[in-house]
Amino acid sequence: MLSRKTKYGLKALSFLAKQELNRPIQISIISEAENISQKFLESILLSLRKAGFLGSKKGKGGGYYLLKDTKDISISSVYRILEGPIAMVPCVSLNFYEKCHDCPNEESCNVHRLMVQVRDNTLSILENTTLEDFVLEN
Amino acid sequence: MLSRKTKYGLKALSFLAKQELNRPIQISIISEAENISQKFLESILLSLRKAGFLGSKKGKGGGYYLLKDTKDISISSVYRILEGPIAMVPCVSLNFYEKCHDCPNEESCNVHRLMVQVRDNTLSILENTTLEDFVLEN
DNA sequence: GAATACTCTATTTAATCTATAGGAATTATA
DNA sequence: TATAATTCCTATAGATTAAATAGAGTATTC
Repeated sequence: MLSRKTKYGLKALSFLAKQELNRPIQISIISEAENISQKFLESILLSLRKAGFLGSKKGKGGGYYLLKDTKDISISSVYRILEGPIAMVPCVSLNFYEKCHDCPNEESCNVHRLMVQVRDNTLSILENTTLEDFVLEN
Repeated sequence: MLSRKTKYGLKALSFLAKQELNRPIQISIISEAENISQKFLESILLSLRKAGFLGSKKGKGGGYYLLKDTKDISISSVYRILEGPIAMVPCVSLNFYEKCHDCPNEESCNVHRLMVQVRDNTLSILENTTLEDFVLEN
């Protein structure tokens, strides 16, 4: 299940991507437009800024804006920042690998094998979808 | 992320599927072989029995056994019993649909559209993999 | 009737997600 | 320079869920 954090983050990025001009947009504007708790959104945007997706400007007239071209932001990279691993099992994760405590041998684990398949499929979608594709109507 | 419950459930089914004879296997045997807490596994097997995948026999020589042919158990059906929705967002779920509180219009939601894609891909894997495929070596 | 093994309900524990609070730091502008 | 606006940061509360455990109950075999 996708956490609200990730969902809200994607919606916020989407909102910024749809702006005509890439000027700072205030958190309050986004939170109202997308029905997201403002305080919660604050922390999400902060993460996205620290991860290098967003820039920010403080003070009056401040807000958040995209730092990269929408073509250069893949959904998978956002997902990993906000949600964590894309794989359904840690032992299958490329970026957040962890050994299973119950599984002596990954090679021979049926769950492992199936989840590699699922990961590859999901990954190919999330990696090949950019923020540009994401905000396309229709 | 896959819960341990589902992972353990799949491993247990897998273990039963690998038996030469379809005779009752005790919980303790499975829990030891697969390194699963016995009490936890108890409740998982109970769910699988109630869902019609397993039969059980009480008393000495009792245990659990498969009720269906391994060809007739899809991983998706097991997943839905133990884990719940396959979709990453409730508004995209076929079997556990729920409207999003923040989203006035699903048609125009970018997250929704993407998650439909992910669901369809994941589903095609889980639906087309049977327990028979699942336990195949290699 | 004693031992075995599943059944059922309840509870505990830990972790995580979601949201909120409040103040510090920074900037624009009047 | 004062004020208002806005992000930045840390802490924490509250709710939910996952994972595991406990223990008594029920059915079966020998």
